[in-house]
Amino acid sequence: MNKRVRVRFAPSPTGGLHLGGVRTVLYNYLFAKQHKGDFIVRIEDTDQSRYVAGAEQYIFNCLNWAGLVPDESPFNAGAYGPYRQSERKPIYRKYAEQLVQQGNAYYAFDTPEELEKMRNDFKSAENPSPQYDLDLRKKMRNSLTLTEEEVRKLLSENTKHVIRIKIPEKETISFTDMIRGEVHFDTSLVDDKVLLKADGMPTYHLAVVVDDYLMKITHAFRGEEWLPSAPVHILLWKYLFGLEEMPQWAHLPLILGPSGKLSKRDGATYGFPVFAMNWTDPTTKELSEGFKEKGFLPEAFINLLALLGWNDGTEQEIFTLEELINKFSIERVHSGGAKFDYEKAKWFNHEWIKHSEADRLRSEVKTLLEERGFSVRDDVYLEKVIELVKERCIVLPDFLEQSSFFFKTPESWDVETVKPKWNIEKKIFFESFIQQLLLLKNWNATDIEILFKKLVTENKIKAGELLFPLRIMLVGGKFGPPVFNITELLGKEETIKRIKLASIQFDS
RNA sequence: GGCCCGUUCGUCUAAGGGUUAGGACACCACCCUUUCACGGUGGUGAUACGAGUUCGAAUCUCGUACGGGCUACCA
Repeated sequence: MNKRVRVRFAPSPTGGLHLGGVRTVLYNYLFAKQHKGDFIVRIEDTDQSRYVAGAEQYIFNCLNWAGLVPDESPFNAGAYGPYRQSERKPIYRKYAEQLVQQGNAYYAFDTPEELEKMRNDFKSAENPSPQYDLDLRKKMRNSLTLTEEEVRKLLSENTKHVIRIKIPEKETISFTDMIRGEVHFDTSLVDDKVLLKADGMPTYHLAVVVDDYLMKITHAFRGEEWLPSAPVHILLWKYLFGLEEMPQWAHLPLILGPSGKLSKRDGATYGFPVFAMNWTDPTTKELSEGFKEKGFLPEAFINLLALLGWNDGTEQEIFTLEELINKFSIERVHSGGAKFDYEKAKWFNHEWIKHSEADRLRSEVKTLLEERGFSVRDDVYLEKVIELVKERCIVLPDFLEQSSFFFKTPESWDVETVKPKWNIEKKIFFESFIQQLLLLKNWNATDIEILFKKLVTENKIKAGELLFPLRIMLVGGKFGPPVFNITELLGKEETIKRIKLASIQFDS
């Protein structure tokens, strides 16, 4: 049997796209591409009360930034669409009713209040959260306890009701997880999950099974938090479509924060991004900065995420998307959760910046500079600057501090550092240095340095005493790449101009 | 509480019965560098605990502890 690989990612437009979500997409994507299959995105908006307008587009923007574009647009119904669950409502009803007909599901007429009462009444120290299970369902109002006539009457009166799966009494459900191997569940401990809600929308449980079947999904990867509800999904496959048709499951380990499952709160508390891109909480209006806006390269973001729970068995840590597609293997994914380490994340980004060609970084850096009012006219010049400073930039905004002086003459200088040691000899030195520079034929770092060193020797002053002031003259402070490289890029005119301007400051 | 999953340096991890338990981040020291970085060399640092199987266990089995997840008409 040569099945075509189709994997799907199913984000819910109720919150931002966080680390765990992107990694799930990434593994889906890598697996699909590796097997020359399709990667599709299905949108889970079954809970209309938590639905956030615009979130779908946000998620898609994140995927686009990260380079993980689905093969079928989730917004236009293709052969297997629509992909938005709210647009598939009638489909779910049909299958839910089928389950009732087959005796695998039943109508339940309990109101939310009644359910709450039940949970309170049966709550005990040993059982803090009573389940709607094979014992309790006998005590509730549903098509199992009511007479056929009563049920018909309630239905004809349009009484609010849900459809629940009827979990079999004593059965062991087993399946093979691609990461964990055989997993077993005892049905006597699983509750009768709601499949179709009172508003006619499906729950995740029904939707995921029906959609995976109709969309011909062959492999389903999701977070480990779904493992406990896997038996419900297995049962639904068995009742509806047959186990042979069921996709292979892989439950991915969780990405942990400093304490437990990584949450939005962790980002705020510990000062690192948890979302791919900026996300504003719709209720609190609180903005969470994304990896993109923080200045991460998408290549680095993908790279660090891929390595959080997987490695290829070698000591290689830096991978391109292309390499990941070739080398990824679901069998090598860890079963244990991984704690996110922001320091290591920054290291990945630093590596990617260092190893990127200047023209790869050009437009990002240009935008950054222009946003701050620096005008960048010459792309060749900009690339030279990037090449010179990139190894000291960990995140993109670092380019601002490291390179802005290449585009604007400093307005102030670190006078305090220079002034105490500033004297007439030094003043004279720089005056003759300017004279020599004017005569210099080849304007490059090496020749300027030779000239400088020669002059230093002639004047019998220590080089260090002069190198430091020169740096501050050129950039304004104690930072930046090697001084003579700066002079080379700045050019003769600008270099001399800055030395003159700064000297005046030091004199006063 | 019940069920499920997990446990190798502080963190991410390698090692699939025999290794001085390897690498990376972080940290420390030194070298390079008359700034800051990059780079180089070295260092501190781990198999949760207890039994069992075995000539031999991080590795297989069981128990304990700890961590995490789930236990909604959320996903």
